[in-house]
Amino acid sequence: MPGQKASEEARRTQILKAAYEVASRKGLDALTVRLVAHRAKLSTGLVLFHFKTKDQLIIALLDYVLQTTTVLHVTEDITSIPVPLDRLLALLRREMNRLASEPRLIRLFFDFWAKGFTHALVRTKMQAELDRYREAFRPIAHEVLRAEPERFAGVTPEGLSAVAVSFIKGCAVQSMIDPENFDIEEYLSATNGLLGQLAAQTA
Amino acid sequence: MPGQKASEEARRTQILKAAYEVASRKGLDALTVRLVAHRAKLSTGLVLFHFKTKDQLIIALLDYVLQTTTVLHVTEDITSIPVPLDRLLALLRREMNRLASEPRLIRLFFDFWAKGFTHALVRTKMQAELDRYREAFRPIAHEVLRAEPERFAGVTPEGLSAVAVSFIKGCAVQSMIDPENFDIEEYLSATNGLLGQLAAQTA
DNA sequence: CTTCACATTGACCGAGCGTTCAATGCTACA
DNA sequence: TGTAGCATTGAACGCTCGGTCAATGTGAAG
Repeated sequence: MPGQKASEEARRTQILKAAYEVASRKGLDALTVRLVAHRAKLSTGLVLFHFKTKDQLIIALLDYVLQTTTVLHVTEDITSIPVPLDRLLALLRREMNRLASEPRLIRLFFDFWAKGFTHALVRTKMQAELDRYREAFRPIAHEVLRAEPERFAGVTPEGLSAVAVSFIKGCAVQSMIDPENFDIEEYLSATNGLLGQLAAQTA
Repeated sequence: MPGQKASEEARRTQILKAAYEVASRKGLDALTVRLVAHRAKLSTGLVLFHFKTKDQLIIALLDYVLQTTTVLHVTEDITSIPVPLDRLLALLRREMNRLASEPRLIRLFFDFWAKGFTHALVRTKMQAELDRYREAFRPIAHEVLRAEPERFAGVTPEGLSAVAVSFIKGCAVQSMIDPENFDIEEYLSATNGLLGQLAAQTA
């Protein structure tokens, strides 16, 4: 018996949520139209009625993931930190904590990352996301360098942002494969020791 | 007509090489017994005769990849560098260059990484590899800290090694998705600016 | 040369995949 | 109430996959 109708938008988000549940738990490879339909308690045909193709469903899922969860928010409690380097470190800490606390998200993120190798559109979108993320670090990086120009001689804002992002991604990778032995505080302590020294010496 | 015979060892490496070719180009998902057999110019049955299961083939491929290519070699031209921090930076530079120059390897590496989320044995092996890799950085990290203890107050050798590995993995991730815009020299310059300052101030 | 263990082949199987589509209900509107 | 249009269903199709297996050729031992 064909079920109730629903608005286009409602159905799409319902299906996308189901797709997210499946993909973030079982992996992108295990994402099946049937599995998504079952999770959403719909028929397989309906999923492909709203997303014409499995590929389009995956792209929509990627957009959903990027828009929902991977945006860097520089909140007020961070902008209010006076010393620029402390701001950067606080931002690093929060990002690492956020990623480590959402292993399913990281997992899905890297699944898409791997898929980007084969899938051109996915690659393009991931590149854009990476650029956005790096760009979000730029202002703070710029302030850090401006506060102590002689200490960071030869370091560009772009370079510092890129290093920060690399570091975060590296931590995410590590926490993804070994979430139990991954100690955020040890990382932050080491980073703090390395970067913090620079600030301490200026004061 | 059933073809020529060959020794067990020879056949296994022949198949493994074919598997590596397929997986590193098309991705682990695209790894098919038929594709591997075709690449090795053998029948599909023979692949499963030597590796009883596709899963066992994948595990063997993982071992092959790890043993062949992901070992950290601390060569003499690096150990001969007098200043410990310079040694560490030289090692970082060489590792980043090595990874960036073998995109197919990185790709396969991260494919396995993603698979480790689902596949327990893969995860275990990747964890062990990560530990080995980190451990290889420990001696140099220890020397760096020992050379300037007051500068690196609160930083442990383990922490410094972990940070170094995270940084490398982060760069690898970045270069994987965006190999064209990835500038190793900019990274090294930024890193050098950050870490190098510490050394410069001691001298 | 004969024999025999076994490496090798490729057709075959069942399962699961993405996708299609005729049939079927819902619902807004007349 | 009737009906037109569309959301919804699930069976069906064609395909590829991992895995099996009877048949066949090979090479070493006797």
